[in-house]
Amino acid sequence: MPTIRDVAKEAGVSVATVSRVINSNGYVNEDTKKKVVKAIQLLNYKPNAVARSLFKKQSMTIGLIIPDITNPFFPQLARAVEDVTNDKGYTIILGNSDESSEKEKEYLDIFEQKYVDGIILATNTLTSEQIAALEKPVVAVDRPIDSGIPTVVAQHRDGAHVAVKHLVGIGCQTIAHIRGPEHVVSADERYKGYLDIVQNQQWYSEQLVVSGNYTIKDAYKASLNLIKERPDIDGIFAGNDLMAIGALKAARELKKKVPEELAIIGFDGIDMCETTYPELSTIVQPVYEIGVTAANMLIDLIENKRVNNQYFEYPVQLKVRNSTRGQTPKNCG
Amino acid sequence: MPTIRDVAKEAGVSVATVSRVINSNGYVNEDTKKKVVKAIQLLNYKPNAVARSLFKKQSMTIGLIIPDITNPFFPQLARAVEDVTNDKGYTIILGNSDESSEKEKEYLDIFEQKYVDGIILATNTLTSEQIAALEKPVVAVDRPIDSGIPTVVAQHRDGAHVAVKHLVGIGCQTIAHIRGPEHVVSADERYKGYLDIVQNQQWYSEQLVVSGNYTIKDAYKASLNLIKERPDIDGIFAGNDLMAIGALKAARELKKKVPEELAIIGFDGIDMCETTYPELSTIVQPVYEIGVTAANMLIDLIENKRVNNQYFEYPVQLKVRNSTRGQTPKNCG
DNA sequence: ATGAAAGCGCTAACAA
DNA sequence: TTGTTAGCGCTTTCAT
Repeated sequence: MPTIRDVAKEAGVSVATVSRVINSNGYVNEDTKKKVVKAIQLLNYKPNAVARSLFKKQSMTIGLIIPDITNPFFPQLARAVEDVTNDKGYTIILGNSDESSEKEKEYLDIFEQKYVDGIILATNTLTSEQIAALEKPVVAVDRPIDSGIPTVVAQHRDGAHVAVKHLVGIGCQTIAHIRGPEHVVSADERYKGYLDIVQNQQWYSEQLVVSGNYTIKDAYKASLNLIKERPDIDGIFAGNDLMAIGALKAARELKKKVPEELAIIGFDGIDMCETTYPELSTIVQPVYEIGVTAANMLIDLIENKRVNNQYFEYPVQLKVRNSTRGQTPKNCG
Repeated sequence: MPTIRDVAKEAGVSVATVSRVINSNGYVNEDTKKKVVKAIQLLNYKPNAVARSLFKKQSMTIGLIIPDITNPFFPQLARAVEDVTNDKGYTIILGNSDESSEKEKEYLDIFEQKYVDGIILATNTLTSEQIAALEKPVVAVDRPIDSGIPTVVAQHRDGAHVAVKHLVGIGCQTIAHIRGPEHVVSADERYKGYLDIVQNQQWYSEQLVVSGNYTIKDAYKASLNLIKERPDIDGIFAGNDLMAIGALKAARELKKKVPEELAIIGFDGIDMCETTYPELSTIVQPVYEIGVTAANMLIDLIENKRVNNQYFEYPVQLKVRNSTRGQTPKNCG
């Protein structure tokens, strides 16, 4: 790989001049500029990003930490982040944390050492002190960390209200909740939202809430028990779509008709909802938009632009499909 | 952030000595070592990876280019790559190419400029010359590029044989194929595998092959037409699972019973197969393993270890589910 | 308008 | 065993 010196020699100018033209920076005569450009093309010169980073203390890369790219919610988010940052010349380093604060810390260290310019974080385990110590822009997505940190999330709690009210609206009398992992903010919020609506109903009991760990499998098992123990349940609000799918599976196995005997609704709006049978009603989060907003905000922060609003809470949307309504002859979905 | 000089000063030694202890490199007295370690801890010093990269011409990062992380096949792959590389101290830069050679080239340039140590590529559009020009280890996954390039793939063609034979085996008389995009090697191979089995059958006609672009939507539309025009079709081999899901949808809409009147089988083995109704039979690729193997190979290449076998072709596995067999009373799936 | 040179933080000869 | 120093490739003052 040719260096800036090679280009300078080839063009018969100094490295400073070459630097000026590649950065469109400072005065440089039209003719010399042409010479330099020609030399650059001749040698197929590309500036060394590492050397540049060392000097500038920035790398044009942003770090993205998510729990697990394998969880269907996150690829969309990652894609959004990549799309907008890439557009502005940034490149992204991806880290799966598995919700482990160890791993997260490791990544943060690496990000620091690599002069990453900013970080997007979907996590709970980090404290705001740790984040402040980074001295870099950070935006939290999906799960708020601390009011001091720029954040983009969905209205988890409100979404839960909508979901549960929808179940009530279609006539459910006993509504259970399969909740996500403890201490995961989104799961807690959705659970609270459920409680807001049901806890004063006389049919409500703590027995109606089980844990599904945000996974199909755990939710499947939990649902099996739940439905057996409380055959009167006629509605389930699952904390995410994967768990709703697990519940669907359990219902099928126990010959509970969905939605006639048991209505099920999820949360997130992942693609799988449209491929289950019956198709799954859900509360759709604007994942891609969340990612876009977070990425844009981060870049503004990095580039020291004014960021008026540092907290975005996106409304969610009820999407009714067949898991919460009778089959209509045509136009299903 | 403290630098190596700060540590040296704090410990009362030279930067070289500090360098020696952080790299466990060269002789250093136990006592001085202790002093240095202490200073490092005191200052919470972390070596600057950028400066190090500049000198060493390597960055401990590897580039991963895939078509689209949003396609459910790739998160698994990405996860595998991340898991093994991260374990060895590497970090990954993710790029979505959307099958565009433009974008791919941009990423390669960036990778070059950032001293990325090696690259894993799932692509078709790049030529082996472009890759050779990189002068870095590259391994191709999912889609072979050129026999000169280290490669890890699944047995696409063989898998297609298995799929089609399975359909024949359960009694299908007229088997259609929904193929993936032209010029995408995996799609071409699977198509060829289909042809291998059926082209000498008297019922075979080119009409039985339609394009589904590896997406649910396109496959859904294509299937709608296909089934209407050729109601005699009783088996569909889809080039991937997403397209099989599209076909499933079309079948349901046209009131074709799956599998009784129409058996459907996909390819890949993505999670969604288990959440459709009926559950989808498929040819399972060992995606995660493919990623692991590719990543290990890449690292060996980077570290100049001997790599005996540079071409891995993973066998695939028929997974029979209800989309190609009658419902059995219990133990379905 | 252009060039010389210092320095970003680190590593590795080479000296001592 | 330890220190001095050149240099990785670039940017940016400061001269000219």
